[in-house]
Amino acid sequence: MATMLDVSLRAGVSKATVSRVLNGTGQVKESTRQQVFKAMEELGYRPNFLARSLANQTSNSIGLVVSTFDGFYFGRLLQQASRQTESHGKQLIVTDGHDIPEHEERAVQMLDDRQCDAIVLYTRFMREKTIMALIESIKTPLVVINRDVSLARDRCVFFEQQDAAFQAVDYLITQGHRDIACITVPIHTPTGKARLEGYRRALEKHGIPWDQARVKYGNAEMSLGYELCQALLADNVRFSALFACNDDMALGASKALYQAGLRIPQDVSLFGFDDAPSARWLEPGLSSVYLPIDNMITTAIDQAIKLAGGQPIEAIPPFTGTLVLRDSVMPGPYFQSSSSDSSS
Amino acid sequence: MATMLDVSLRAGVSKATVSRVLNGTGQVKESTRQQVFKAMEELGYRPNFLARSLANQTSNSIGLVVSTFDGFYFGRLLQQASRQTESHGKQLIVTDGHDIPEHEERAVQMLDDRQCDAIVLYTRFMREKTIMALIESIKTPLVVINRDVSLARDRCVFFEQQDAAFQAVDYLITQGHRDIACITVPIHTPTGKARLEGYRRALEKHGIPWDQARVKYGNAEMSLGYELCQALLADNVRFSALFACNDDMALGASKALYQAGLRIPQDVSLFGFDDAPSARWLEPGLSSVYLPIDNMITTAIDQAIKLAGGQPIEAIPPFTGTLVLRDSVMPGPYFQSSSSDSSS
DNA sequence: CTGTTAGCGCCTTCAT
DNA sequence: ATGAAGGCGCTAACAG
Repeated sequence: MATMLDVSLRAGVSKATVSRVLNGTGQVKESTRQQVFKAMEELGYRPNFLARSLANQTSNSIGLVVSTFDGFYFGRLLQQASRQTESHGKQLIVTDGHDIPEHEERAVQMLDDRQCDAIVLYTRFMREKTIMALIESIKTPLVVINRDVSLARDRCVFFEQQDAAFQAVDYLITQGHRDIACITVPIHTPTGKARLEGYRRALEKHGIPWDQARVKYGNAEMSLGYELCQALLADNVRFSALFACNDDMALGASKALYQAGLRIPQDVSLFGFDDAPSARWLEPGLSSVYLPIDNMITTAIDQAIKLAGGQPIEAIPPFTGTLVLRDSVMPGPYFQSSSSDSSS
Repeated sequence: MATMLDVSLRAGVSKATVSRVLNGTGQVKESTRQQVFKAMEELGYRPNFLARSLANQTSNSIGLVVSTFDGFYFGRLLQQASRQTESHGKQLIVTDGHDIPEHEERAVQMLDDRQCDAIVLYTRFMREKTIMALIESIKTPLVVINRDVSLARDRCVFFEQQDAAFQAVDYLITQGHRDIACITVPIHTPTGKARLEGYRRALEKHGIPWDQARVKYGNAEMSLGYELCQALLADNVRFSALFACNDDMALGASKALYQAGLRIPQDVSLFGFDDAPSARWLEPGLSSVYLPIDNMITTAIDQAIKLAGGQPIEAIPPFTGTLVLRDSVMPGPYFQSSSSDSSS
């Protein structure tokens, strides 16, 4: 591998000069400049990244650690993150935290060690305290995505999950459903809690009593959606609508419903969450809530880059979800064509 | 950030000694060893990764560039790659090639510059010639996944795509289907070509003439599966079975069939490819071909690590797909209960 | 066992 | 406009 010294010798100049033409810093006579370029060409010279980063104390890259690589959601996130980072002329380094806080923590540190200019962290289970400790223990600026850490509000980019869930269930209710079951995503995460809370608040708003039997605690996977829906059925709990806290589980649930001879939406209405790509192609099309994940990650990257550049930042307002209505919901038993809409 | 010098001063030893305890190399008296540890603790010392890599000429990490981050397929790939890499005590650095050969090429070079110990490349569109040139132009060993580059056979890890597709269509035929339509994935990729060729060969084996009207060229997306299936219907081509070259398009197609009032599998049988997680939860369950992607990437990483360690490697036999039969296929019009199976 | 010294490849004052 | 020299933080002989 040709080094800068090789180039300088070949071009008959000093390393300093080569460095100058390489970085476009300082003044270099056009003619010598050309010689240097020529020498670089001939030697197939490519600067050593590590050496450069070491000297500069920056690697011109931003790090991203996600809780997992799996699922359409993260695929989209990564893809957009990559684009956005590159549009800033930086490189994205991504790492899988395996959904384990300790692992995510190590991943962040490793990115810190690699001299990333900034780090973006997506975590589901890490505690706020740990996040704060992390922010303080590393030298690289950190922005947290999908979490609202109150002590570092301006480092956070997140969705209004609770409100989105609320909207979905509220919609179900205004469509005449009162017996609404719910299958949650992991309830030990802020996201899981928030979605369930949105469900609860919607019921509350309409004076529908909470029925513990109607909520089943899931983990986000299709298979669990299936099992929990079966459990609901086996328990004989009555519901005219089912709110699944993500589309994957909604799909699993739909299978259980089908096998029980229940039709969607005639017998039970189904509402998902995330608006997976498949939602619109299922039969019937799955109503779901869309989360502007692309916007969110783009914003997070921008924020990270500002931080990296030492620019002033301000808190990002939460992103909001929107309902995507398709065909998996039908007016329920309590539907009133022109309900006097008890708009609170 | 505390440096090694700080630690050495605090511990009253030299940098060399600190380096020794850090790497467990050479002999160090237990007592001084403890002092050094203590000093590191107190200073919250963390070795500078770049400096270390620069001195070592290795970053103890392996690079992976995928054609895109999107889709369940790559999610799974990345996840497994990450696990496997870490099980070898190395770090995985992944990069999105945006499905653009030039981009993928740059990504590989960038990983090369970063002193990765080895690089794994997943590309759909890059030409073999370019791949070969790349292998020769970089200093890091490269292993290619999902492609069979004959000039570098021992660097390749791939599936027997054609055979898998053949199996699927052959199965359809033995089930009594002769009018089988096909929706392809991008035909300019080896994968796309191979799957279509598998389809062709299966027809050929059974003496079914090729009918150009029955094959539609797709791009892998759900929406195109939908559109192409609609086109098939609009063109009035007759088919009792549809072979979609991936599950996403199969899903899109199923929507088109449904809207046309055609039932799966009663009116048309459907076969997918990839065995997406959703396949088994759809209604009816989608028959598909499973590709042992986890094994493949695991093997690729292992191969990469051997290469990195200068160990001898041998060519990896191609992986084979297996049919996963669910409920989307029914016996077709030519079905014979105990066909004299013209086993070739 | 431990310290000294010389790099790894590049950048950056400071002179000239 | 260019060169010399020192430094980024760590590793690796080579002496003691």
